[in-house]
Amino acid sequence: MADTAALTRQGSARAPSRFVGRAEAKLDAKGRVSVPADFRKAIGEGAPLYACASLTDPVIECGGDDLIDLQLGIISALDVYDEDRWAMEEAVTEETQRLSFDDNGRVILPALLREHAGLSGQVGFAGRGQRFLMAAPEWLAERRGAGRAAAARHRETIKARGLASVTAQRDAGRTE
Amino acid sequence: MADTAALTRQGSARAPSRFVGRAEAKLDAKGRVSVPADFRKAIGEGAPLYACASLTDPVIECGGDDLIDLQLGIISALDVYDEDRWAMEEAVTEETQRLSFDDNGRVILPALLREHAGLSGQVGFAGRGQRFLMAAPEWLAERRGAGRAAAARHRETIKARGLASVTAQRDAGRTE
DNA sequence: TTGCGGCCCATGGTATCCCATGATATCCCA
DNA sequence: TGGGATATCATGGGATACCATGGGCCGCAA
Repeated sequence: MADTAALTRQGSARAPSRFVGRAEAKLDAKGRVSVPADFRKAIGEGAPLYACASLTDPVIECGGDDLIDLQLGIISALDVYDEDRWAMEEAVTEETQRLSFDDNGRVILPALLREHAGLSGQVGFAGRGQRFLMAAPEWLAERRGAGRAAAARHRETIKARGLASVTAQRDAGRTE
Repeated sequence: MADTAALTRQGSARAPSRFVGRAEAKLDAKGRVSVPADFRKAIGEGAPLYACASLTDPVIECGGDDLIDLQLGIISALDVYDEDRWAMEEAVTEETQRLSFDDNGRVILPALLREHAGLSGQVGFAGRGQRFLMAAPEWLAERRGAGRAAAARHRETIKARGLASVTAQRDAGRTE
């Protein structure tokens, strides 16, 4: 939260509608979660949230009304058999739900999505640029660990490409 | 990547997909189903529902008053003989029915449509962007399974494409 | 008549709206 | 530059409106 605010301030100076940073919020007894204010602002005032159960992972892909186009864009860029492609496009459209915010910036997570991501108690948010994820905090933590491990394996390559000090760049607040 | 960006830009420029998400409703003894409120709103207040038995699957294609144009558009884009095209256009035009809502947002499903989709008890709804489907829940579930299976086959590629940017990934992996 | 479409009302459940609270962040001014 | 005033945020809970569903009644047509 403090974390998120800091990252967003840096980011919002440039690109429009970008989701960065991470946060955590509580899933209350009514199935509501308050979406971090930074993400809400990135979506736009008054606009609804589009949420899609990922086809490949126990996470919920979220974004503005361009989320579907984003997802379909990824799929259509794949070189796949027609059958696969149609089935995937249909699944994406069907799994996507339009969620509306209440006056306090919360959305109700339908049971389908909650179960898909195995959510209970706390919900983790993770910025992914054009979209963001909602998932179980443990799942996100695990993935973060995997990312760092992978980076360690490719350390030499990364350094050669000039991304040596990931930390330094990150702290400079650069976004591509 | 460039692909995706381009598609996204186009996407947000054009009208947003109207029908997304899925739902299920009961078919009562009188042959009525209540259409999910989201879909009703997308059709428009007071406007009727147009429904057409699919030419290829045991599903009912539904939409607003632009449904026929939509279907004819798809057909005319096909590379088929004139006779075939003609036959399809006739079938679509002839089979499309205008269903009116009662005061509670329900429509009466004519027996022909009910039988075509093999409906009894529960009716599944599936958003498909410009239109939506009504079908047996099992049929939809199976189709969804195919989508997930396809996604699993292309999992690695999807994930690679799905990364909005190295930067976003890096920021998400931040620890203090 | 019988069957069916249109219209109405009743009900339980759920979403939506509204207000209250405590915590944090932001701002202003001395 | 410190510290208090103010705004914003995340969260809880209550009241209300809306939704999905069941069922009754009436008129029209085969």
